[in-house]
Amino acid sequence: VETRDLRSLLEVVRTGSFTAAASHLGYTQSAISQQIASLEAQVGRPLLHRRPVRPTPAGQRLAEHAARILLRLDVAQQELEHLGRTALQLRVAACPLAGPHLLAAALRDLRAVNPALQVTVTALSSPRAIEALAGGEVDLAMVDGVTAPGNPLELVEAGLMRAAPLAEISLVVALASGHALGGRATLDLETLVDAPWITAPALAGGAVGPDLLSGYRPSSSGSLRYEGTDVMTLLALVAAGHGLALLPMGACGSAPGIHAIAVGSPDLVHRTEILGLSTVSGVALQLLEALRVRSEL
Amino acid sequence: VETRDLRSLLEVVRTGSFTAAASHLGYTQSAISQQIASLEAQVGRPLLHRRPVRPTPAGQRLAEHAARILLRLDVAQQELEHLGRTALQLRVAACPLAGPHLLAAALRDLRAVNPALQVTVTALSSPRAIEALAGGEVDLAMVDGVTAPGNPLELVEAGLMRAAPLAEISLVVALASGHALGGRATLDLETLVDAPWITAPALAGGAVGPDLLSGYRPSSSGSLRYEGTDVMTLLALVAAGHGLALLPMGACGSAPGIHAIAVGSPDLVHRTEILGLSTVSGVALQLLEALRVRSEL
DNA sequence: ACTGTTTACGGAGACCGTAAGTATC
DNA sequence: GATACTTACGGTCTCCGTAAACAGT
Repeated sequence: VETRDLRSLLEVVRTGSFTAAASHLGYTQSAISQQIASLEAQVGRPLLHRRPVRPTPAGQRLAEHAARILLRLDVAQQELEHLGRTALQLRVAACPLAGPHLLAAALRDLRAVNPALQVTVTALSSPRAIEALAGGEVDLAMVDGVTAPGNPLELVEAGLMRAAPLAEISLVVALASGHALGGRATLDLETLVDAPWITAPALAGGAVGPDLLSGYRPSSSGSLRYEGTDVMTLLALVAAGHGLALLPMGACGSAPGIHAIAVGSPDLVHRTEILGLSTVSGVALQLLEALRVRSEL
Repeated sequence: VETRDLRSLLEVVRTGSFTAAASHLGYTQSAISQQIASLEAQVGRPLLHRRPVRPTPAGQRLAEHAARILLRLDVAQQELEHLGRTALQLRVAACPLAGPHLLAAALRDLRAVNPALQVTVTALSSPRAIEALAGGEVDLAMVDGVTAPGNPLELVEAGLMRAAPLAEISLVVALASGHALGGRATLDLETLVDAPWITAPALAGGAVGPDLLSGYRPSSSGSLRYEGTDVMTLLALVAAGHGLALLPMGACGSAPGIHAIAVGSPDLVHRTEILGLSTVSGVALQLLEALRVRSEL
């Protein structure tokens, strides 16, 4: 089994089409067809249903492994490319909820020392930030998610990248002021499973463990999905009564029409981590250190 | 970059020889040479020093990634092979410190229900148990290691295998009775960094995180290394005054000449987990459940 | 001089593209 | 009948083995 075949399988599963996968990868659809056929011969069972193109259970599982394998391969190649290089440029991916003040302060320190440094900050959701890191588009990525206190995010495989915790902030439920639940001092998420949540996968949704996700972020009826990355927009949706949102304390600020209530149980926090390639060097390393010093975690 | 090249690189790094790697993989050494040359051309830098054959920093890093990639590939293939198969046979790998009474009791339940079941138990160190699982030699693996309470072992990549915690047992330092430290009620590992530890990598050594490993299990002067898997032998070495050993409470039993002292700080435990392929089925699943019920974790 | 890696070269085979075939909507 | 995947077939190029050259020990 070679990586080329895995890449093709993954692309077919993602797009649901041999033709689309072929054009994305620069092959003809005939080549893709042959590669999939070869893979199926090697593992001795069908991997895809045709017409429509959907993965079989075996195909789904293999595609999941393939995604991890190819991600690691990309990371390995990025690491080798940047090995021992001293950067004059720093590209950071940050998700909107990932403690912007922390990043801003650390960057200020860094630019004071090294004024010539070219800095680029990009707003990306956590999953996309990891892909950007693996693709060499950024040097560092700030990622966030919800976990139990003290537990790392379940975002990347152990050892794939270097991760350092930056902050843990307790959670609040944001709801429209005047909401029936507005009087409570704390709220338990268990009682809100069937509430009309606004799911915002680009805002910390990607890092929630599958068990948490299924328990506390149901895609149940009546829920609204916000795919943007702007917190203000999300708050406006909440204020307008479209539903509840789970946010780190402080993200609501003094937004109008919003009331924030602390989460009582379960004991979860919004955690921010910074990720870099394991061979991170130069300026990226300095920023990592600066953030680590500030974070006190 | 294809998996064939990665496999060759890894084997060359492991054996330190093109010739040996070739014979292990069923190639001629010429083929290996060409594959390595191709890889070096692709990444644009040398991966190996020749004569003697040792990895460059880049080669070392790539080999580490390759090991993970190939392990995952093996696991994926095993999963597909066993998908939907109901086993009449159960092969379990267990490390000596991984709660043998738990396994024994669970197996007794299982054989009571299914007397025809063919059971094989193999004693393997945790890293070898994982390889055996990936190679299809066993269906389940009990693994152990030292972590902070409540934290999973850092043995495998997230999502590679299904892991369930079985037990967490506090640690003791085993020393020869009559040892100068024998009077203490508890011991702090920080004060014992330079003590003559007996390192036993096959007995829970593999699962200790690198940071713990470097802090509390130094390969400093005077230390002794036991590569076997038999606890009694290790205890005999301790009793004979060859050094200290870090063990889960209870492993010493009433061994003669041994005195066990609880570890005061840091707050670490000996943790046992059970691993299976993510698609584990049939009898293996039953045993998993039986163990999970008993473990109360 | 011997052991072990690199280079040269040739053949077998993998792999992809073109194009025709086939099944499903 | 159109769209989308499969199969057939041929050319190219990769890849490995044999064998000779080469470099350390």
